[in-house]
Amino acid sequence: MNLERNISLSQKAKIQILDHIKKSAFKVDEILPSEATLVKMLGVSRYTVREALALLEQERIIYKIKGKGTFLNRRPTLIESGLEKLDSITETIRKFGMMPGTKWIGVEVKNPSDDMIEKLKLEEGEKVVTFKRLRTADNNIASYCIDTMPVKYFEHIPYDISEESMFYYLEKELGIYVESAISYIMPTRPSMEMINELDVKIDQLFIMLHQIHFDKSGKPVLYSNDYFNPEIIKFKINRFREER
Amino acid sequence: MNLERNISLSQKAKIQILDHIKKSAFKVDEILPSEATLVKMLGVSRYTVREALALLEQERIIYKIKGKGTFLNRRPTLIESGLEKLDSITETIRKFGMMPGTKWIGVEVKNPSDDMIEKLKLEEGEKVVTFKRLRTADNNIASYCIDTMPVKYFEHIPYDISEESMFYYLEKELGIYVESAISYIMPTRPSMEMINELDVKIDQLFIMLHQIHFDKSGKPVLYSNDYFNPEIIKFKINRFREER
DNA sequence: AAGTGGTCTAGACCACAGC
DNA sequence: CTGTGGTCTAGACCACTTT
Repeated sequence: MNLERNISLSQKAKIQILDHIKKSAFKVDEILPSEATLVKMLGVSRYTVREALALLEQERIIYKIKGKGTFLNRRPTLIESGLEKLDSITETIRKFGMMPGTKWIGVEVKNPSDDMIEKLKLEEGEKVVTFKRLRTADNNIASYCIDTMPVKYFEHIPYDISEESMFYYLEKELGIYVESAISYIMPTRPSMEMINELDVKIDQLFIMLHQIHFDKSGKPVLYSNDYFNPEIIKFKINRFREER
Repeated sequence: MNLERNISLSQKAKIQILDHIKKSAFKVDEILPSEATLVKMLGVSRYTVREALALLEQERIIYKIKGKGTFLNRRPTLIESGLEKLDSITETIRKFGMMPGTKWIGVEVKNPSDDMIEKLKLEEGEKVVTFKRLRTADNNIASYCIDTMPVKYFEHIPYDISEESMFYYLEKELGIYVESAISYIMPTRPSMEMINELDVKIDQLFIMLHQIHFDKSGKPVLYSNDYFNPEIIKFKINRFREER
Protein backbone atom coordinates (compact mmCIF):
# COMPACT_ATOMS: atom_id res chain seq x y z
CA MET A 1 0.00 0.00 0.00
CA ASN A 2 2.47 2.59 1.21
CA LEU A 3 0.17 5.58 0.96
CA GLU A 4 2.38 7.39 3.49
CA ARG A 5 3.87 9.97 1.14
CA ASN A 6 7.16 9.41 -0.62
CA ILE A 7 9.10 9.00 2.60
CA SER A 8 11.52 6.11 2.64
CA LEU A 9 11.47 3.27 5.15
CA SER A 10 14.91 4.33 6.39
CA GLN A 11 13.57 7.81 7.12
CA LYS A 12 10.64 6.35 9.03
CA ALA A 13 12.98 4.03 10.91
CA LYS A 14 15.17 7.00 11.82
CA ILE A 15 12.16 8.84 13.26
CA GLN A 16 11.05 5.76 15.17
CA ILE A 17 14.51 5.37 16.66
CA LEU A 18 14.52 9.03 17.70
CA ASP A 19 11.10 8.55 19.31
CA HIS A 20 12.39 5.51 21.15
CA ILE A 21 15.35 7.51 22.45
CA LYS A 22 13.00 10.18 23.80
CA LYS A 23 10.49 7.79 25.35
CA SER A 24 13.02 5.51 26.99
CA ALA A 25 14.74 8.30 28.93
CA PHE A 26 18.11 7.60 27.40
CA LYS A 27 19.54 10.77 28.89
CA VAL A 28 21.94 9.26 31.39
CA ASP A 29 22.56 5.85 29.88
CA GLU A 30 24.10 5.97 26.52
CA ILE A 31 23.72 2.59 24.82
CA LEU A 32 21.08 2.06 22.17
CA PRO A 33 19.38 -1.21 21.17
CA SER A 34 21.55 -3.36 18.92
CA GLU A 35 20.91 -3.52 15.19
CA ALA A 36 19.44 -7.01 15.58
CA THR A 37 17.04 -5.71 18.23
CA LEU A 38 16.02 -2.79 16.06
CA VAL A 39 15.33 -5.16 13.16
CA LYS A 40 12.77 -6.95 15.36
CA MET A 41 11.44 -3.76 16.97
CA LEU A 42 10.85 -1.92 13.70
CA GLY A 43 10.02 -4.90 11.48
CA VAL A 44 12.43 -3.92 8.73
CA SER A 45 15.59 -5.46 7.35
CA ARG A 46 19.04 -4.84 8.75
CA TYR A 47 19.94 -2.78 5.66
CA THR A 48 17.14 -0.35 6.48
CA VAL A 49 18.12 -0.16 10.15
CA ARG A 50 21.71 0.56 9.15
CA GLU A 51 20.57 3.27 6.71
CA ALA A 52 18.58 4.89 9.50
CA LEU A 53 21.52 4.69 11.90
CA ALA A 54 23.83 6.11 9.22
CA LEU A 55 21.55 9.14 8.95
CA LEU A 56 21.63 9.61 12.72
CA GLU A 57 25.40 9.19 12.73
CA GLN A 58 25.78 11.86 10.01
CA GLU A 59 23.81 14.22 12.21
CA ARG A 60 26.14 13.36 15.10
CA ILE A 61 23.21 12.16 17.19
CA ILE A 62 24.76 8.72 17.70
CA TYR A 63 28.16 7.11 17.28
CA LYS A 64 29.11 3.46 16.82
CA ILE A 65 31.96 1.38 18.19
CA LYS A 66 32.64 -1.93 16.43
CA GLY A 67 32.14 -4.92 18.67
CA LYS A 68 30.54 -2.81 21.42
CA GLY A 69 27.43 -1.10 20.20
CA THR A 70 25.70 2.12 19.24
CA PHE A 71 25.70 5.03 21.65
CA LEU A 72 23.82 8.25 22.15
CA ASN A 73 26.05 11.25 21.62
CA ARG A 74 26.71 13.35 24.70
CA ARG A 75 26.32 16.59 22.83
CA PRO A 76 22.63 17.21 23.29
CA THR A 77 21.89 19.58 20.47
CA LEU A 78 22.41 19.87 16.83
CA ILE A 79 25.25 21.37 14.92
CA GLU A 80 24.23 24.65 13.38
CA SER A 81 25.45 24.99 9.85
CA GLY A 82 28.73 26.83 9.45
CA LEU A 83 30.98 28.14 6.74
CA GLU A 84 31.49 24.62 5.38
CA LYS A 85 27.90 24.79 4.13
CA LEU A 86 27.65 26.91 1.02
CA ASP A 87 24.85 29.46 1.11
CA SER A 88 24.26 32.57 -0.90
CA ILE A 89 24.78 35.76 1.11
CA THR A 90 21.04 36.39 0.92
CA GLU A 91 20.41 33.00 2.54
CA THR A 92 23.13 33.61 5.12
CA ILE A 93 21.64 36.95 6.20
CA ARG A 94 18.15 35.40 6.44
CA LYS A 95 19.56 32.59 8.60
CA PHE A 96 20.92 35.24 10.93
CA GLY A 97 17.35 36.48 11.27
CA MET A 98 17.97 39.75 9.47
CA MET A 99 16.54 41.42 6.39
CA PRO A 100 18.80 41.30 3.35
CA GLY A 101 19.16 44.32 1.09
CA THR A 102 21.26 45.19 -1.94
CA LYS A 103 22.80 48.43 -3.14
CA TRP A 104 24.24 48.33 -6.66
CA ILE A 105 27.69 49.83 -6.99
CA GLY A 106 28.55 48.96 -10.57
CA VAL A 107 28.49 46.57 -13.52
CA GLU A 108 31.37 46.20 -15.93
CA VAL A 109 32.13 44.00 -18.95
CA LYS A 110 35.82 43.52 -19.66
CA ASN A 111 38.55 41.21 -20.84
CA PRO A 112 39.58 38.83 -18.08
CA SER A 113 42.99 38.83 -16.41
CA ASP A 114 45.18 35.76 -16.90
CA ASP A 115 44.39 34.84 -13.32
CA MET A 116 40.65 34.96 -14.05
CA ILE A 117 41.06 32.91 -17.26
CA GLU A 118 42.70 30.21 -15.18
CA LYS A 119 40.18 30.40 -12.36
CA LEU A 120 37.07 30.27 -14.55
CA LYS A 121 38.66 28.07 -17.25
CA LEU A 122 37.63 30.62 -19.88
CA GLU A 123 37.77 30.07 -23.64
CA GLU A 124 40.09 32.14 -25.84
CA GLY A 125 38.70 35.67 -26.15
CA GLU A 126 35.80 35.08 -23.77
CA LYS A 127 34.78 38.19 -21.86
CA VAL A 128 33.61 38.46 -18.28
CA VAL A 129 31.10 40.63 -16.46
CA THR A 130 31.76 41.97 -12.96
CA PHE A 131 29.05 43.02 -10.53
CA LYS A 132 29.81 45.14 -7.49
CA ARG A 133 27.15 45.19 -4.83
CA LEU A 134 26.86 46.26 -1.23
CA ARG A 135 24.86 43.76 0.79
CA THR A 136 23.03 44.93 3.88
CA ALA A 137 21.39 43.20 6.83
CA ASP A 138 18.70 45.27 8.55
CA ASN A 139 20.30 48.26 6.77
CA ASN A 140 23.74 47.59 8.28
CA ILE A 141 26.66 46.89 5.96
CA ALA A 142 27.05 43.11 5.92
CA SER A 143 29.42 42.68 3.00
CA TYR A 144 30.83 44.18 -0.14
CA CYS A 145 30.65 41.69 -3.02
CA ILE A 146 32.50 41.58 -6.30
CA ASP A 147 31.17 38.77 -8.51
CA THR A 148 32.76 37.84 -11.83
CA MET A 149 31.22 35.49 -14.41
CA PRO A 150 31.56 34.64 -18.10
CA VAL A 151 29.51 37.28 -19.94
CA LYS A 152 27.86 34.57 -22.07
CA TYR A 153 25.56 33.76 -19.14
CA PHE A 154 23.98 37.20 -19.59
CA GLU A 155 23.70 37.49 -23.36
CA HIS A 156 19.96 37.17 -23.74
CA ILE A 157 18.88 38.50 -20.39
CA PRO A 158 18.80 42.05 -19.01
CA TYR A 159 21.41 42.59 -16.30
CA ASP A 160 18.70 42.80 -13.70
CA ILE A 161 19.27 40.72 -10.66
CA SER A 162 17.74 43.35 -8.40
CA GLU A 163 17.26 41.96 -4.92
CA GLU A 164 17.71 38.31 -5.82
CA SER A 165 20.77 36.31 -4.92
CA MET A 166 23.19 35.38 -7.68
CA PHE A 167 22.65 31.70 -6.92
CA TYR A 168 18.92 32.11 -7.38
CA TYR A 169 19.42 33.89 -10.70
CA LEU A 170 21.86 31.27 -12.01
CA GLU A 171 19.50 28.45 -11.13
CA LYS A 172 16.18 29.99 -12.19
CA GLU A 173 17.29 31.67 -15.41
CA LEU A 174 20.14 29.46 -16.57
CA GLY A 175 19.57 26.10 -14.87
CA ILE A 176 23.02 26.29 -13.30
CA TYR A 177 23.05 24.88 -9.80
CA VAL A 178 26.00 26.07 -7.74
CA GLU A 179 26.99 23.01 -5.73
CA SER A 180 30.38 23.74 -4.20
CA ALA A 181 33.06 26.35 -3.73
CA ILE A 182 36.70 26.59 -2.82
CA SER A 183 37.24 29.59 -0.57
CA TYR A 184 40.31 31.33 0.76
CA ILE A 185 40.00 33.49 3.80
CA MET A 186 42.05 36.57 4.69
CA PRO A 187 41.84 39.38 7.24
CA THR A 188 41.86 42.74 5.48
CA ARG A 189 41.57 46.47 5.92
CA PRO A 190 39.07 48.22 3.68
CA SER A 191 40.38 49.30 0.29
CA MET A 192 40.45 52.99 -0.67
CA GLU A 193 37.52 52.30 -2.99
CA MET A 194 35.46 51.01 -0.08
CA ILE A 195 36.39 53.93 2.19
CA ASN A 196 35.64 56.50 -0.51
CA GLU A 197 32.49 55.06 -2.02
CA LEU A 198 30.92 53.29 0.92
CA ASP A 199 30.16 54.29 4.45
CA VAL A 200 33.02 52.29 5.93
CA LYS A 201 35.10 53.27 8.93
CA ILE A 202 38.82 53.44 8.14
CA ASP A 203 39.87 51.26 11.08
CA GLN A 204 37.20 48.63 10.48
CA LEU A 205 38.60 45.14 9.78
CA PHE A 206 37.01 42.76 7.30
CA ILE A 207 37.06 39.07 6.56
CA MET A 208 37.71 38.62 2.87
CA LEU A 209 36.58 35.44 1.16
CA HIS A 210 37.77 34.82 -2.33
CA GLN A 211 35.87 31.98 -3.82
CA ILE A 212 35.54 29.92 -6.96
CA HIS A 213 32.09 28.36 -7.29
CA PHE A 214 31.42 25.11 -9.16
CA ASP A 215 28.39 23.28 -10.53
CA LYS A 216 27.74 19.58 -9.83
CA SER A 217 30.11 18.41 -12.53
CA GLY A 218 32.92 20.60 -11.23
CA LYS A 219 32.77 23.31 -13.88
CA PRO A 220 33.71 26.75 -12.51
CA VAL A 221 30.80 29.17 -12.94
CA LEU A 222 31.44 32.15 -10.67
CA TYR A 223 34.36 33.88 -9.01
CA SER A 224 33.63 36.15 -6.09
CA ASN A 225 35.47 38.47 -3.73
CA ASP A 226 33.47 39.19 -0.61
CA TYR A 227 34.41 41.53 2.22
CA PHE A 228 32.41 40.64 5.31
CA ASN A 229 31.83 42.93 8.25
CA PRO A 230 32.59 40.76 11.30
CA GLU A 231 30.44 43.00 13.49
CA ILE A 232 27.39 41.81 11.58
CA ILE A 233 28.27 38.33 10.40
CA LYS A 234 30.30 35.99 12.57
CA PHE A 235 31.68 32.97 10.78
CA LYS A 236 31.56 29.56 12.35
CA ILE A 237 33.12 26.37 11.04
CA ASN A 238 32.40 22.81 12.07
CA ARG A 239 35.65 20.89 11.78
CA PHE A 240 36.14 17.14 11.80
CA ARG A 241 39.19 14.92 12.01
CA GLU A 242 39.87 12.62 9.07
CA GLU A 243 39.15 9.03 10.03
CA ARG A 244 42.12 7.31 11.57
CA MET B 1 41.23 -17.58 0.96
CA ASN B 2 41.47 -13.81 0.85
CA LEU B 3 45.18 -13.56 1.65
CA GLU B 4 45.20 -10.09 0.07
CA ARG B 5 45.69 -8.10 3.26
CA ASN B 6 42.72 -6.68 5.12
CA ILE B 7 41.53 -4.56 2.22
CA SER B 8 37.81 -4.73 1.57
CA LEU B 9 36.24 -5.79 -1.71
CA SER B 10 34.71 -2.33 -2.05
CA GLN B 11 38.16 -0.76 -1.79
CA LYS B 12 39.47 -3.12 -4.46
CA ALA B 13 36.48 -2.39 -6.65
CA LYS B 14 37.10 1.34 -6.23
CA ILE B 15 40.71 0.93 -7.39
CA GLN B 16 39.63 -1.22 -10.33
CA ILE B 17 37.10 1.40 -11.39
CA LEU B 18 39.76 4.12 -11.17
CA ASP B 19 42.08 1.95 -13.30
CA HIS B 20 39.31 1.48 -15.83
CA ILE B 21 38.75 5.23 -16.02
CA LYS B 22 42.45 5.78 -16.72
CA LYS B 23 42.80 2.99 -19.26
CA SER B 24 39.68 3.77 -21.21
CA ALA B 25 40.61 7.38 -21.91
CA PHE B 26 37.52 8.78 -20.27
CA LYS B 27 38.89 12.29 -20.47
CA VAL B 28 36.47 13.75 -23.00
CA ASP B 29 33.46 11.50 -22.58
CA GLU B 30 32.02 11.55 -19.16
CA ILE B 31 29.72 8.57 -18.70
CA LEU B 32 30.88 5.56 -16.72
CA PRO B 33 29.70 1.95 -17.05
CA SER B 34 26.36 1.36 -15.36
CA GLU B 35 26.18 -0.41 -12.01
CA ALA B 36 24.87 -3.54 -13.71
CA THR B 37 27.83 -3.53 -16.09
CA LEU B 38 30.29 -3.03 -13.25
CA VAL B 39 28.75 -5.99 -11.41
CA LYS B 40 29.63 -8.20 -14.39
CA MET B 41 33.00 -6.55 -15.04
CA LEU B 42 34.24 -6.82 -11.47
CA GLY B 43 32.46 -10.02 -10.48
CA VAL B 44 31.07 -8.60 -7.24
CA SER B 45 27.56 -7.87 -6.03
CA ARG B 46 25.75 -4.65 -6.67
CA TYR B 47 26.11 -3.69 -2.99
CA THR B 48 29.89 -3.78 -3.34
CA VAL B 49 29.80 -1.80 -6.57
CA ARG B 50 27.63 0.83 -4.93
CA GLU B 51 29.96 1.01 -1.92
CA ALA B 52 32.90 1.58 -4.28
CA LEU B 53 31.00 4.26 -6.19
CA ALA B 54 29.98 5.90 -2.92
CA LEU B 55 33.66 6.21 -1.99
CA LEU B 56 34.43 7.78 -5.36
CA GLU B 57 31.47 10.12 -4.97
CA GLN B 58 32.65 11.23 -1.52
CA GLU B 59 35.99 12.12 -3.08
CA ARG B 60 34.12 14.09 -5.75
CA ILE B 61 35.68 11.98 -8.50
CA ILE B 62 32.27 10.97 -9.87
CA TYR B 63 28.67 12.12 -9.53
CA LYS B 64 25.42 10.29 -10.15
CA ILE B 65 22.14 11.35 -11.73
CA LYS B 66 19.13 9.15 -11.04
CA GLY B 67 17.74 7.55 -14.19
CA LYS B 68 20.69 8.72 -16.29
CA GLY B 69 23.92 7.29 -15.04
CA THR B 70 27.23 7.85 -13.32
CA PHE B 71 29.58 10.52 -14.63
CA LEU B 72 33.20 11.44 -14.34
CA ASN B 73 33.62 14.77 -12.58
CA ARG B 74 35.03 17.54 -14.75
CA ARG B 75 37.30 18.77 -12.01
CA PRO B 76 40.35 16.65 -12.70
CA THR B 77 42.12 16.75 -9.38
CA LEU B 78 41.45 16.16 -5.79
CA ILE B 79 40.20 18.55 -3.20
CA GLU B 80 43.03 19.45 -0.87
CA SER B 81 42.00 19.41 2.73
CA GLY B 82 40.85 22.73 4.07
CA LEU B 83 39.81 24.28 7.34
CA GLU B 84 36.82 21.94 7.56
CA LYS B 85 39.29 19.14 8.29
CA LEU B 86 40.51 19.34 11.85
CA ASP B 87 44.29 19.04 12.21
CA SER B 88 46.62 20.01 14.99
CA ILE B 89 48.73 23.05 14.18
CA THR B 90 51.77 20.80 14.03
CA GLU B 91 50.08 18.67 11.36
CA THR B 92 48.93 21.79 9.50
CA ILE B 93 52.45 23.23 9.34
CA ARG B 94 53.86 19.87 8.16
CA LYS B 95 51.20 19.73 5.43
CA PHE B 96 52.40 23.13 4.27
CA GLY B 97 55.82 21.53 3.87
CA MET B 98 57.42 23.51 6.66
CA MET B 99 59.18 22.60 9.89
CA PRO B 100 57.07 23.15 13.01
CA GLY B 101 58.63 24.62 16.13
CA THR B 102 57.35 25.68 19.55
CA LYS B 103 58.37 28.45 21.92
CA TRP B 104 56.80 28.25 25.36
CA ILE B 105 55.39 31.52 26.62
CA GLY B 106 53.70 30.43 29.82
CA VAL B 107 51.67 27.93 31.84
CA GLU B 108 49.07 28.93 34.38
CA VAL B 109 46.58 27.11 36.62
CA LYS B 110 43.56 29.15 37.61
CA ASN B 111 39.87 29.21 38.36
CA PRO B 112 37.87 29.26 35.15
CA SER B 113 35.70 32.18 34.06
CA ASP B 114 31.96 31.59 33.84
CA ASP B 115 32.34 31.57 30.09
CA MET B 116 34.95 28.81 30.28
CA ILE B 117 32.81 26.77 32.71
CA GLU B 118 30.04 26.85 30.12
CA LYS B 119 32.32 26.08 27.19
CA LEU B 120 34.13 23.14 28.79
CA LYS B 121 31.08 21.98 30.83
CA LEU B 122 33.24 22.07 33.98
CA GLU B 123 32.24 20.64 37.35
CA GLU B 124 31.78 22.89 40.39
CA GLY B 125 35.19 24.08 41.62
CA GLU B 126 37.13 22.43 38.80
CA LYS B 127 40.29 24.33 37.86
CA VAL B 128 41.78 24.80 34.42
CA VAL B 129 45.29 25.02 33.06
CA THR B 130 46.24 27.45 30.29
CA PHE B 131 49.20 27.00 27.98
CA LYS B 132 50.55 29.85 25.89
CA ARG B 133 52.82 28.87 23.04
CA LEU B 134 54.25 30.51 19.98
CA ARG B 135 54.21 28.13 17.01
CA THR B 136 56.74 28.60 14.24
CA ALA B 137 57.06 27.27 10.70
CA ASP B 138 60.63 27.27 9.38
CA ASN B 139 61.34 29.76 12.19
CA ASN B 140 58.65 32.20 11.04
CA ILE B 141 55.81 33.05 13.39
CA ALA B 142 52.89 30.88 12.29
CA SER B 143 50.53 31.33 15.22
CA TYR B 144 50.16 32.28 18.84
CA CYS B 145 48.17 29.64 20.73
CA ILE B 146 46.34 29.82 24.02
CA ASP B 147 45.02 26.37 25.03
CA THR B 148 42.80 25.85 28.06
CA MET B 149 41.90 22.45 29.51
CA PRO B 150 40.57 20.99 32.76
CA VAL B 151 43.61 20.67 35.04
CA LYS B 152 42.59 17.10 35.97
CA TYR B 153 44.03 15.90 32.69
CA PHE B 154 47.47 16.86 33.97
CA GLU B 155 47.39 15.69 37.57
CA HIS B 156 49.76 12.78 37.37
CA ILE B 157 51.92 13.93 34.49
CA PRO B 158 54.61 16.60 34.29
CA TYR B 159 53.52 19.59 32.24
CA ASP B 160 55.94 18.68 29.51
CA ILE B 161 54.50 18.67 26.04
CA SER B 162 57.72 20.03 24.56
CA GLU B 163 57.55 19.89 20.80
CA GLU B 164 54.57 17.55 20.55
CA SER B 165 51.14 18.68 19.48
CA MET B 166 48.42 18.92 22.09
CA PHE B 167 46.31 16.42 20.13
CA TYR B 168 49.19 13.93 20.22
CA TYR B 169 49.61 14.37 23.96
CA LEU B 170 45.90 13.97 24.69
CA GLU B 171 45.70 10.79 22.65
CA LYS B 172 48.96 9.14 23.68
CA GLU B 173 48.92 9.97 27.38
CA LEU B 174 45.23 10.17 28.16
CA GLY B 175 43.52 8.16 25.43
CA ILE B 176 41.43 11.19 24.49
CA TYR B 177 40.90 11.41 20.74
CA VAL B 178 39.92 14.87 19.60
CA GLU B 179 37.36 14.24 16.88
CA SER B 180 35.69 17.56 16.12
CA ALA B 181 35.68 21.25 16.88
CA ILE B 182 33.40 24.25 16.58
CA SER B 183 35.43 27.26 15.50
CA TYR B 184 34.66 30.95 15.21
CA ILE B 185 36.78 33.08 12.98
CA MET B 186 37.62 36.77 13.39
CA PRO B 187 40.08 39.23 11.85
CA THR B 188 42.17 40.85 14.58
CA ARG B 189 45.02 43.18 15.31
CA PRO B 190 47.71 41.86 17.64
CA SER B 191 47.09 42.40 21.34
CA MET B 192 49.50 44.52 23.41
CA GLU B 193 50.76 41.32 24.98
CA MET B 194 51.69 39.94 21.57
CA ILE B 195 53.39 43.18 20.49
CA ASN B 196 55.35 43.47 23.72
CA GLU B 197 56.33 39.87 24.27
CA LEU B 198 56.59 38.56 20.74
CA ASP B 199 58.32 39.77 17.64
CA VAL B 200 55.10 40.95 16.01
CA LYS B 201 54.72 43.97 13.76
CA ILE B 202 52.14 46.44 15.05
CA ASP B 203 50.28 46.69 11.73
CA GLN B 204 50.23 42.93 11.11
CA LEU B 205 46.73 41.46 10.86
CA PHE B 206 45.84 38.04 12.22
CA ILE B 207 43.11 35.48 11.76
CA MET B 208 41.85 34.48 15.17
CA LEU B 209 40.20 31.10 15.62
CA HIS B 210 38.43 30.45 18.87
CA GLN B 211 37.61 26.81 19.09
CA ILE B 212 35.98 24.25 21.35
CA HIS B 213 37.28 20.73 20.70
CA PHE B 214 35.24 17.58 21.36
CA ASP B 215 35.92 13.85 21.66
CA LYS B 216 33.91 11.23 19.75
CA SER B 217 31.06 11.27 22.25
CA GLY B 218 30.76 15.06 22.07
CA LYS B 219 32.39 15.88 25.41
CA PRO B 220 34.33 19.18 25.31
CA VAL B 221 37.99 18.58 26.09
CA LEU B 222 39.93 21.65 24.99
CA TYR B 223 39.31 25.33 24.38
CA SER B 224 41.79 27.22 22.26
CA ASN B 225 42.43 30.71 21.02
CA ASP B 226 44.77 30.77 18.05
CA TYR B 227 46.12 33.84 16.27
CA PHE B 228 47.32 32.84 12.81
CA ASN B 229 49.72 34.83 10.70
CA PRO B 230 48.10 34.96 7.25
CA GLU B 231 51.47 35.58 5.62
CA ILE B 232 52.54 32.08 6.62
CA ILE B 233 49.30 30.09 6.75
CA LYS B 234 46.54 30.68 4.22
CA PHE B 235 43.22 29.15 5.14
CA LYS B 236 41.16 27.35 2.57
CA ILE B 237 37.65 26.00 3.01
CA ASN B 238 35.82 23.53 0.82
CA ARG B 239 32.16 24.48 0.93
CA PHE B 240 29.20 22.41 -0.21
CA ARG B 241 25.52 23.19 -0.69
CA GLU B 242 23.04 21.27 1.44
CA GLU B 243 21.20 18.73 -0.66
CA ARG B 244 18.11 20.16 -2.29
C1' DA C 1 9.66 -0.40 -23.31
C1' DA C 2 14.27 -0.52 -21.75
C1' DG C 3 17.93 1.18 -18.93
C1' DT C 4 19.45 3.81 -15.02
C1' DG C 5 20.33 4.67 -10.07
C1' DG C 6 17.52 4.38 -5.30
C1' DT C 7 15.57 1.44 -1.89
C1' DC C 8 14.70 -2.86 0.42
C1' DT C 9 14.73 -7.90 1.83
C1' DA C 10 16.77 -12.20 3.86
C1' DG C 11 20.15 -14.35 4.27
C1' DA C 12 25.66 -15.06 5.37
C1' DC C 13 30.45 -14.66 7.22
C1' DC C 14 33.86 -11.64 9.35
C1' DA C 15 36.58 -8.88 13.07
C1' DC C 16 36.34 -7.08 17.39
C1' DA C 17 34.96 -6.54 22.51
C1' DG C 18 33.78 -8.53 26.80
C1' DC C 19 32.81 -12.39 29.71
C1' DC D 1 32.17 -18.29 24.01
C1' DT D 2 28.37 -14.79 22.72
C1' DG D 3 27.00 -10.36 21.03
C1' DT D 4 28.24 -6.42 18.48
C1' DG D 5 28.85 -3.69 14.23
C1' DG D 6 31.27 -4.25 9.28
C1' DT D 7 31.09 -6.41 4.87
C1' DC D 8 29.02 -9.04 1.20
C1' DT D 9 25.71 -11.82 -1.77
C1' DA D 10 21.56 -12.54 -4.78
C1' DG D 11 17.69 -11.42 -5.44
C1' DA D 12 13.46 -7.76 -5.94
C1' DC D 13 10.63 -3.57 -6.87
C1' DC D 14 10.62 1.41 -7.42
C1' DA D 15 11.09 6.24 -9.71
C1' DC D 16 13.12 8.53 -13.17
C1' DT D 17 15.18 9.29 -18.02
C1' DT D 18 15.62 8.15 -22.60
C1' DT D 19 14.29 5.67 -26.80
